[in-house]
Amino acid sequence: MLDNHFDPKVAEPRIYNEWERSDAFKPREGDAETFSIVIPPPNVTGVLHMGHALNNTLQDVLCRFERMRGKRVLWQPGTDHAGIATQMVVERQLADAGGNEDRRSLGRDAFVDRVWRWKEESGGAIINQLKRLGASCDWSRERFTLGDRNDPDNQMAAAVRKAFIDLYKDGLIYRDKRLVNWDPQFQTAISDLEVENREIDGHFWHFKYPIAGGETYTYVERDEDGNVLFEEERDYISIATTRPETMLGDGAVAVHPSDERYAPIVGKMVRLPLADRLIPIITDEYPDPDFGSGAVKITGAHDFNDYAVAKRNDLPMYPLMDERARMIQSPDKDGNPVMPEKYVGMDRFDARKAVVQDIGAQGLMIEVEDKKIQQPFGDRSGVVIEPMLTDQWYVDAETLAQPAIKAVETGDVKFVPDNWSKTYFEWMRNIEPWCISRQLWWGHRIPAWYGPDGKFFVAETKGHAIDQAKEHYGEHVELTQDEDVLDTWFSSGLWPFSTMGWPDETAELKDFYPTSTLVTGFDIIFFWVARMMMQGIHFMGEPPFKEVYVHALVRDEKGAKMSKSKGNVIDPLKLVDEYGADALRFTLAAMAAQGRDIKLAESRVAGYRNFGTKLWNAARFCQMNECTLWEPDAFDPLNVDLTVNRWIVSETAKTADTVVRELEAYRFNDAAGAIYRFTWNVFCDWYLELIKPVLNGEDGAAKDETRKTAAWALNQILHVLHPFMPFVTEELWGELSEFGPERQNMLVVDAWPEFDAAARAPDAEAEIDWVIRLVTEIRSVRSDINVPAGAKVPMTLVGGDDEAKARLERYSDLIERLARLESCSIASEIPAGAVQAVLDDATIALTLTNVIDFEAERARLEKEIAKLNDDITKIDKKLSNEQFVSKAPEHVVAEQHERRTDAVGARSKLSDALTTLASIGE
RNA sequence: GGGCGGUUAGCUCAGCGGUAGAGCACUACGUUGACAUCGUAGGGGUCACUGGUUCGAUCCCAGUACCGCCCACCA
Repeated sequence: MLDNHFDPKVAEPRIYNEWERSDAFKPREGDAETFSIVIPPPNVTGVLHMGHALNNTLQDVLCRFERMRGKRVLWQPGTDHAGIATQMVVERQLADAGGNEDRRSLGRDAFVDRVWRWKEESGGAIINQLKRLGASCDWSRERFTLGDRNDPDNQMAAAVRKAFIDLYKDGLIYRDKRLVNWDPQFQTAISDLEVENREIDGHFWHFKYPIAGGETYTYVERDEDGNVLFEEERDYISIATTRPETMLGDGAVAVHPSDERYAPIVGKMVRLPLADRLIPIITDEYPDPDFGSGAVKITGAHDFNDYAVAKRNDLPMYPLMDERARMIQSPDKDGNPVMPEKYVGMDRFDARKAVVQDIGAQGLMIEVEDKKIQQPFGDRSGVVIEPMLTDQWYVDAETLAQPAIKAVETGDVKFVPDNWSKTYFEWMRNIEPWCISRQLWWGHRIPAWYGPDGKFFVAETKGHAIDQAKEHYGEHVELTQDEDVLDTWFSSGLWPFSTMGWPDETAELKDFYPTSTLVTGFDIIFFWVARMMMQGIHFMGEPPFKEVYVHALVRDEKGAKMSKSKGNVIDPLKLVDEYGADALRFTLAAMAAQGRDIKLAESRVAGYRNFGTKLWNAARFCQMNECTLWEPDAFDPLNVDLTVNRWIVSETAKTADTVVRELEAYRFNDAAGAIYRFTWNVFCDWYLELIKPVLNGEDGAAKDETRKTAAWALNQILHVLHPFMPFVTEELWGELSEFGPERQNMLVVDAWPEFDAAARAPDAEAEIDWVIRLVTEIRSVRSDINVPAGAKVPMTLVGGDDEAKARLERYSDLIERLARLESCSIASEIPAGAVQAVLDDATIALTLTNVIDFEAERARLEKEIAKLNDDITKIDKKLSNEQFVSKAPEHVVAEQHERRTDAVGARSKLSDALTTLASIGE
C-alpha cells in the first residue's frame, strides 16, 4: 500500500540510481531514428543556478519524450573549462589564502596544475546537481572541453589543434597587430562580446591645446542660419575628453572638414601640453561638429575610433600603458621619449588625476563637466577595459559567417521562436574578426612555435614545427611555443562534434551529427550558437543542429536578473530539497512560454508539488480499489462498454495527442498544462468520482472493466507525464505494476502510448459532459442559496428531450451522490416552491421547502436573469446589424441565433421561477 | 543611435479576429473511507492609450506613453 505522500528526498536519488544502473540513458541499440542533443556545457567549477535548471529541464523533457517514442536518444553531457572564469576563481583562492603566492610566483605549470586540482575537486558538483534534477544524459559519454590531462591521446585537445591548424592553413586564422580590448585585471585580450558597456558617472574635461608659436585665429560660432553668435580671438583649440591621461599619446587633433570654425587653423600645429610635443590639426570625417568643441584629440593606441583615424591619416600611435595599465615610456619615431618621466609607472587613474591637475596648473583647463559616460568593462573582471595595441590571433569570422548565415536563411537551421534569427543575422552580418588568443594559462595552448626572429610555425606538435623551421631556416633552430591559450568559445564551438570523437570518423558522428535540437538561452546566441554554426559547417560540412530552441532567462519574481550581488538568487537545489525535482521541473516547463523572461514565483513550485501529491493519491485510490492489474496487452481500451469508461479513454487519447503536438512544437507550457488539467480536472475530479459507485458495488463485468480502465488511464497519465515529472511517475509505475519476468523495464524506457483515432468517442463525451454540467449546475445553485452542504434535497427534471431524460435515469445514482440529492426524478410540472435552474432546454427543480433562503434565491434569479438580458441585448445588436448578417461567416451567425434562443428560453424559465417565488414569499 | 520584447484578475503568467483563461492569493462552506500538499462554490479584468483596417479588434496595422533587454566608436 502506498503511503499518503511521495517523499522525493528519499525516492529521487534511489530512482536516479536505478536509471543509471540500468543504462536507461544510453542510446538504445538498433536502427531506429536518432535524436540527439548536446548539453550547453556548464562551467566545470560552476554551481547549478536557475538558468541551468530551466535549460536542462527542457532538454530532459525532450530527451525523455523522444526516448519513450522509441528513438535512439543521445543526450551528450559535459563541462566547459571556462578559461577566464575558472582561472579567476583559482587566482582569487590564492589571494584569499593570504600567502604570497600568486599565479606568477607559482609559475605556469604549477598554476595550471592547481587549476586542474580545483577542477577535479569541484568538477563533479555541477554534474551531480544535474542528476538531482533528473537529467537523463548519457553520463558514460561525459566530456570536458580540455579533455583528460592524463590521456596522451587527449582527443578533445586534438580536435582543437586540428581546428586551429586547418583554419590557419585555409587562411582563416591569422596573426595581427591591432587594437584589442585589454583587461588589465587578468592581463589578457578579450573579445568584443566579453566587454560590457556600462554608463557611469564621469567627467568631461575641456582643455586648451595652444597653437604653436603663439599664433591666434578668429573663432566664430554661428547659428543654423549663419548668424554670428559669438566671436573671439583665440590662441588655442579647445578639446574635450573623458580620459585626460590619454592626451599624453595624442598624435593629432582632428576636426571635421566642413567645420568652418577651425578652417583657419587646419594644417597648423598645436603644442601638446605636458608632453610638450607639436601635433598637427587635421581634418577627418570622424569628428562631429555638434559634439563638444568639435575638435577631437586623436590617441591612436588607446581608442578604437582614434585608431581608425590614426590609420587613415598615418598618425603615430604611442602605447601608453603596460599590461596592468600603468603608464610607460614610449619613443617617437626619432627615438625621443613621448611620456614625461613624472607619469611613468603611474596607474592610469592616478595619471588621470595628475594630468588634470597639471593642466590646471598650466592654466589650460577650461571647464569640467559632470557627465554620464559609457565605459567598457570586462564582463568577468569588472574593471575598465583598456584598448591596447597588441599582437593577437584572429579568426576571419566574416568568411566563416557566410555559410552560417545562409543555413538559417534557407531554413536548414531554424530558430524557435523564429524572431531570434533576426538577432542572429544582425550579429552575423556585422561580424568583426574574432580575437581568439588569451594571455591566460588555463586553456588550450595555441599550436604555434616561434623561431629566434619571431617567425612562427603552426603545427600539430613541436616536432612538426621544428621540421618546418628546419626547412625555413635551412638548419635546426630552437623554437618556443606561443604562450597564449585559446578563447574558451573556440573549443566550445567544436562541442557538437568534438564530443562525438572528431577528428576521427566515429560511429557516433555518423549516427548523431548533426544533432536534432539545441536548447539554449538567448544570452549565448552570439557566444556559442554562432560559433558552433561557423565551425560546425566549416569542419563537418553541415550545420551542427537542425533547430535551435531559444528559451527565456529566469528572473526573480520582480523580473530582475538574478545575481549574487542583488541577493535575489533562487537556488534551484533548495527548491528541489523542499518540493522535489518533479515540482521544480514541472514549474519550469509550465512557465517556459516563448517569452523573454521567466519570473519565478515559489508559490508555483509549491502548487506543482501539490499536483504530484494529487496524482500520488489518485494512484493510491486506484491501488486500494485493485485497479492495478494492468496488462496492457490483455486490455483493449477500444473495447470497453461503459460510457464513463469510453469517455475517459476518449479524453485520455485527446490529451496524449495534445501533449505530443505541443511538445513537437516546443510549447512546453501547453504540453504541461494539458496533462495537468487532464490529470487533475478530468481524471481526479470527475472520472474517479464517477466510478466510485461501480468500484464500491458488486463484482461483475462492469466493475472489472472499470478497474482495468482506471488502471489503464492512470498508466497513460504516468507515461505522458513522465518527461515532466520523471521521479514520481517512475515510482508509481514501479509500485503499481505487476512486474512479471517479461516486464523488467522501467517507465523511463517504456513506450509512449499510441492512440487509435477510434479511441475518440464523441457520444460518450457528450453524455458525460451533460452529467458534469448538471451536477455542476446543481452544486452552484445550492451554494448560491446557502443550502447546507450536508443537506440532501430532491431534484426534478422538467422538460428536456428524451436523451436528457434517459441520461438522468441512467446516471441517477451518480448524480444523487455527486450533487448530494435525496432523489432525482422526471416530471412534467415544476413542483411548487422549487428552486429552479436551466440546463439546455430542461429545467432543474430543487424542492427545498425547509431549507430555502428566499432572499438568496431572489438575488440569484435576478442576477441570472440580468446576465441573460445582457447577453440577449448584445446578440440582438449583432443580429440587427445587416453588415454582420451578410458578411460574417454563416456558422458565426447561426451560432448567435442559437445562443439567443438558448438565452431567451432560459430567461423565460427563470422569470417564471422568480414570479412563483414572489407569490410564495408573500 | 539602431534593433527586439513587454504592458491582460491583487501577484506570476497563458491566450487570441467572433461569449476573456490558469496557478497562487482572496471569500464562503465542507472531517462525503484517494487526497486539508484536499474538496465544492464564488468574487475579481473598459485585455496601457489614440487612431486605422474589419460586419466584428484584447488579438491585425500605425502612432503615443511607460517598462525591460540586446547591439553601437559620440571624443
